[in-house]
Amino acid sequence: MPMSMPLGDTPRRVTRRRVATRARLLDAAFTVFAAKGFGRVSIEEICDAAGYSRGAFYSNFATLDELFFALYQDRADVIAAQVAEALAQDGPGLDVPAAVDRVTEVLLLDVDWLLVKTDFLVHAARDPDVARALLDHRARLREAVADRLFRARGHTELPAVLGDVDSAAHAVVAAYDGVTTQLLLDKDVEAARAWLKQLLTALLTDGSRTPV
Amino acid sequence: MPMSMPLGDTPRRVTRRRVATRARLLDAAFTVFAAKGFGRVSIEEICDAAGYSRGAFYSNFATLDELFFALYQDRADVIAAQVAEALAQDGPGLDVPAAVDRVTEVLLLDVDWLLVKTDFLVHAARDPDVARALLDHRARLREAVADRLFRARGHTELPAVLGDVDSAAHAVVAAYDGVTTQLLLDKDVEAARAWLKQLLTALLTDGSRTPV
DNA sequence: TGTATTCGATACACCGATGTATCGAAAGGG
DNA sequence: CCCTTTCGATACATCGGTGTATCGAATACA
Repeated sequence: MPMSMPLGDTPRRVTRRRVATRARLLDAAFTVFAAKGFGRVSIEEICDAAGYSRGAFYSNFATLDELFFALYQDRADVIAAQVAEALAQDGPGLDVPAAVDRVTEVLLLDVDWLLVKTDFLVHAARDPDVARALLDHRARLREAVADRLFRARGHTELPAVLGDVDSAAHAVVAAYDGVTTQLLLDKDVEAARAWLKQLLTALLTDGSRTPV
Repeated sequence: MPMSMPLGDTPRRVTRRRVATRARLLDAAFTVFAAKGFGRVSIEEICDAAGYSRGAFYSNFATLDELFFALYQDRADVIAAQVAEALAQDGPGLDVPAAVDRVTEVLLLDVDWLLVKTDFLVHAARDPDVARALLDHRARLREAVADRLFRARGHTELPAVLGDVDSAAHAVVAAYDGVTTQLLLDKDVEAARAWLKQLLTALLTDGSRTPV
């Protein structure tokens, strides 16, 4: 059978070279997507940036969409792990300001990631399958936050307006998204961090407490 | 001089026909952008949807980007006016739940608009000039909210954590953006409205007050 | 109504990007 | 070390979209 690109079924031998090129293609894609936006990038640009020809691309992916999806999955996993780690620290009593600080550092670390993630959002908004992947990622983040808040119940009080721990976690993610939008426009990372800290503090601590 | 498309200088006569075609092109563009995303739309698709040929397009715009920009400006003005109107109602004493209800209805009315607006965000994130336009729109919304809160000072208390009226307005916009993101993924308008109301209430009323 | 001007349809030339087929080179198994 | 399998570079055919030039039709103004 002279089919030259058997992508449908897994090849029997899995080469070391293959995983390396795949990784380099994904890295290059991340850079190029961040710089120009998914909608304005050609397959060839990514291959050039990675130091390959288009043959390498078609040997590893069927379409640009497929590469984009794989790229998002990889990076989202890393972020989720980082957030979980940032929340795992200190004991059962939740030190809200400290935890907020750590999470904020992780979430607003890399503007390029926010750019790519927003491209992916736009993409997902028109494709239910892709949307599912993004919703999964958000759910993972939310659960990490909710778990942490749940462990802290009894030690630290939440404002009553938010209701349960789950709503509070939802609110944290929403605040993150809101600050992200502003950051993408003014590119002021430090301002965004300060602002996200303030927002999260306002959401997670009782309003009757005085700030600062 | 046989230049056939004098777009640089304003034509001496301004035809009625021209404004009609321009409007129809913008309307069609809105529909097509919402359905497929800015990055996946060709000039020809828009002309087809509007019932024109590409000649009409090039007679009115120089590039797709230019049309997109004009489209955003038009619609953003409408939204800003609607929000201002929703906030203008009832007297100096601010009825937070009622105002929140009205604003929420306006802001989360049209999912297509949210889709296009997010496309525009992604676009603006890579072009400072475009970003300025979007920041202007956001500033207009913020000011409308801040004005309203300012008029209500003394009558209604804000939670201390948010600080001044301006921070509170900032928080309102951030909450809007956050809820928008979720809505684009799950397409559940009613859930988004309920959730935005809850978030805004949590942000704008003192946490010591009990809800509902 | 006549006429100068503007508007938009059509046709054409032109990339740029895509996907496939082919083949030499690299890599792993024996 | 040989030989089989896989990987990725190159070449090719093709297609869709772009931008411009041209020209008839529509429109405003006198």
